[in-house]
Amino acid sequence: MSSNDTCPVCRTAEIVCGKWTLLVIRDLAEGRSRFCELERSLHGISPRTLSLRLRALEEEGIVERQTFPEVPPRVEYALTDKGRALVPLIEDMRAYGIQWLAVDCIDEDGADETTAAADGEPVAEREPAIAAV
Amino acid sequence: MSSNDTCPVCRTAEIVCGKWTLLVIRDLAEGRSRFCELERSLHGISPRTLSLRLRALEEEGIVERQTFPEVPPRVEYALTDKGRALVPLIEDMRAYGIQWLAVDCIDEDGADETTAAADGEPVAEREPAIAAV
DNA sequence: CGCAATGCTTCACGAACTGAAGTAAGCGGC
DNA sequence: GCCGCTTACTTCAGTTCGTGAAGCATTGCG
Repeated sequence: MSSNDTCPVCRTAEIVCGKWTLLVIRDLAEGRSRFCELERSLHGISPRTLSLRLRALEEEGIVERQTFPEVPPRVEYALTDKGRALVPLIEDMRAYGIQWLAVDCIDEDGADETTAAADGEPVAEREPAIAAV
Repeated sequence: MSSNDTCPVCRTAEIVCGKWTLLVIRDLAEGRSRFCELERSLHGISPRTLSLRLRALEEEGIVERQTFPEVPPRVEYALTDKGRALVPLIEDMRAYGIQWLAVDCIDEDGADETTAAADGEPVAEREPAIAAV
């Protein structure tokens, strides 16, 4: 598309850089599987965007969609191997967030967030894997 | 803003998910430092977007900007520690791209140094269950 | 003087994302 | 029978984001 298509970083970036994509994958990795579960977990996502993301991800072979002909209709989404292979990436992002973006619960004070962390000092040491969200 | 601000994944995602952001960081990590170098390397990026990205990244404390009062005026951008900490993430993306998006890394710009140099952990060449899409 | 180079900014346009609302299909309550 | 509830979406209008072309400011060179 826009940049070098032969570059694996670019190609991964194109998958990953949609606005909610990574978060959808994270939620799927954490066991959420249904549309409305994702919708509630990712609070703020519009159903259109979620629908678009899931469909794109399905087309990429990153998620699998399974419909159950029940009432009310049930649809479950799950990561494929190709999707699960993105989990380390997400864990890296979590580690980065913890190390360099470390704000535990407070963000809406605004203004100063950059000066706090931008001075070149990591805020926490590396925490392994799955944290409670 | 959109989702849970207490989640480190979300906060990292917000930094990383701008359309060219990761690629800008990669180029910076590979040694490119000037506006027009980046502009040419990321062919297809609009100067406005590059300018926006660089400024946002600077405000995040991820890149440092240094101006030289020469003629023509020179400006150099470089990653801070906080920015360099994102390189493993990019390497993960490269590994993912190579494993699952099955295109070899052909960076004709001589960008190959990182693949060679950043090989602290060898990219395991697993068999990607060949996605014939 | 006119042109070139660098590092932007401005502009108009189209693509992407948003929030609210609507749709379909059937179950349970009244 | 009719109403409302649920799920998994789709549609719509509106806002924000990214694009490509062009412009601006500086000043050294021919």
